[in-house]
Amino acid sequence: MASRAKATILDIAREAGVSKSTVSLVLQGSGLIRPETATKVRKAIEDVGYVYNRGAANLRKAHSNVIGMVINDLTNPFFAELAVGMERVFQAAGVVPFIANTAENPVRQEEVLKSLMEQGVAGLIVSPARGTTPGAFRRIEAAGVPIVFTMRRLPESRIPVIAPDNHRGAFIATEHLIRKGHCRLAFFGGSSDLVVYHERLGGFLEACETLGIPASDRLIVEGETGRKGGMACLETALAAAQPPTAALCFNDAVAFGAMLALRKRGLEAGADFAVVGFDDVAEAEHYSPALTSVAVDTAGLGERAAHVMLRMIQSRTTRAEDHIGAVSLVVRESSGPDRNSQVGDAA
Amino acid sequence: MASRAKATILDIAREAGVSKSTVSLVLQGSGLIRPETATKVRKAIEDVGYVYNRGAANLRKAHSNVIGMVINDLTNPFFAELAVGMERVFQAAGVVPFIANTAENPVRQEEVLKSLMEQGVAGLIVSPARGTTPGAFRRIEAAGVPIVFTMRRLPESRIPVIAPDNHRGAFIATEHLIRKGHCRLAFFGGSSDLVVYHERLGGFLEACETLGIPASDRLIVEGETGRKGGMACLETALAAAQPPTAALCFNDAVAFGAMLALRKRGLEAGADFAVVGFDDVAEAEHYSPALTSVAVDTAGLGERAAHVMLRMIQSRTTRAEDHIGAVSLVVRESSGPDRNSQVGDAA
DNA sequence: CGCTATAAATGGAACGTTCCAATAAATCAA
DNA sequence: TTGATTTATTGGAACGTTCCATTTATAGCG
Repeated sequence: MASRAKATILDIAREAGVSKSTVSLVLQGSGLIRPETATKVRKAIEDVGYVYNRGAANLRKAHSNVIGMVINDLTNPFFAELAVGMERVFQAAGVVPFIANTAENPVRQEEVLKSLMEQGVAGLIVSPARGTTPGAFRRIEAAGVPIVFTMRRLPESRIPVIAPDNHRGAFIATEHLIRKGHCRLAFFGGSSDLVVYHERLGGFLEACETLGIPASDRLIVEGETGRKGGMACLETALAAAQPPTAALCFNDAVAFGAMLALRKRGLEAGADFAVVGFDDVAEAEHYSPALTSVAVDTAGLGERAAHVMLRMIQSRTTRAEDHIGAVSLVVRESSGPDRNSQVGDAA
Repeated sequence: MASRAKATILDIAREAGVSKSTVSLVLQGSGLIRPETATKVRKAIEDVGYVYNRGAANLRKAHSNVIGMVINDLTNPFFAELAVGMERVFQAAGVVPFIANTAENPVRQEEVLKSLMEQGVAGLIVSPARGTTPGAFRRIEAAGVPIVFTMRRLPESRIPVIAPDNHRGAFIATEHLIRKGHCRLAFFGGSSDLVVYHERLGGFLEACETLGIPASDRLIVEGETGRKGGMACLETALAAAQPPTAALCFNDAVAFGAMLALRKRGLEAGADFAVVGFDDVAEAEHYSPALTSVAVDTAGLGERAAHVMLRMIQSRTTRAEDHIGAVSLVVRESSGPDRNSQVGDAA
């Protein structure tokens, strides 16, 4: 059944009674070939079960048609959505995105990048793993392969970044909580080795500053960025002498964790303690109580990143502008007013 | 900054004052070269910022080191977990898995497979998109590239499958519901174009048969396999003349949807209507109420699939045995006893 | 009819590796 | 010393494409 050796362009040429050059031309859809000849060749291709060898072609051609997407945590639905957005535009451009997962591991990331480079990718879209060293992309940059960062940026790097407006998102979310009457606020989860953390925390702090929440009434609890981290943060917060009545969480996963911990204590998010998330993953809407969260248009960011990448490839540059995506607050049930303040309002 | 043309093995040879063959040997870690020479070469490699061209190498070598993972829905956390399991074992074997998403679209799947083949993958692990035609993999099989299906199988195909024991999973879940006193049961979601559907539904029906639930007390509601589908199924079911009191759902997403619809009607899963899911995704445990579900050891199945793939590549065969993974029922809050029957029991 | 202009098809030299066969250098036995 | 053996290194021919420069066939025109 399986033909002995893989069929090549020469086998097709023989089969169709033409030269290899003609076959090559047909393969590329050149208009220089007489339609009948093209048909004949295409038939031969079908007959011998030929599969195009892109590796060989790339040896001559300048650029390949694959771009690599390097993602730090595929199990986070957030990144899956991002990937889906990118795929949409790449597909339309005839580019094939290969996704690789680094599982938040810089060593693994190094391997993955190396592999992708060896494969001759035309570009790289990456959400860098936590703990990536500043020099990790130097070689790739030197090789002239365009890179775009998504969602995360590296401390000192001139690689373009496509990310949501983290600062503003945190600001409006915090503002919302304060307007609801909360005056002892917490920021849950994340840690300072992530640039995103500083952006979001910065927005939180600026809102506090602007709207008159003194430093003594702010509680910052670092922690893991998953559910577990959120649970731990809540425990820590409630153990404080003057516990906060509301928290902005680093992301939705942390928020879910905090809500879970609340329920374990017999408390209800929204009624007893306000929780706001960040990212607005699909799940947020369906949670109970539904989670108030900062929406970042994930798929849109993915599309944007893909577009930027395509433009860089086309203009053979390694430079591009950052793109900061608009954010909006989606208010749901988890961010109720502060109980005491509510009473105060009513009085 | 970026070197003009890409450095090749010849540039290194010149730089190090040796021949290209020597460089090639060093690159492959051959023991035939004098350590000092190797060091010299490695330094040159570093100096010129060389990146290995695997495409060129594959032109001569028999096999590449990349295998493709073709997944039908990356946004389903279930598949992300599966991917993670596979990656673990591939990484250890020095094989690089590239993931591609088909978004449940057979046309997209076709393109993705073509691309992967052109890239010269050593093997393919695929969870076929719904509606895949039986002949979709014929060409790939003919080319002698090993394929393994995961989670889903195609109607008439001899390609090995790695999947959970769907029939048994559905059986024990149904048995559980019947033991809880339910005697009007429903099966929610999925449709008959999926082989998995028949397997799960089959288990459900066999349990009903065995444990004395007559056909008149079974309700089968086909539907989409996401939350939306689950909501619709529940509505349909409750509109029946003799509505069921419990449902086994095609998967957890459907179950979540059903629970959501229950809540919208002011009913509570577990207390008012029993819901059991399938797959036991991470979320099931954290839902409220926590979802009873059939656990399938997702990551384990991924690892198994990867192992089978590696063995096929090594022994250059395209044949392998199916592997049916053990399942177990994880009982949580969503599957309470039937109210009436509970009263009966107490009396 | 011969000549040019156009269209269609072709041969051959790359592209960056691997690997075999061959060479060169060093070591050893007698 | 000479030849045999081992150890390191090397040239060159593939591998399957693309694409430039040619060649060959077809048509157009006076």
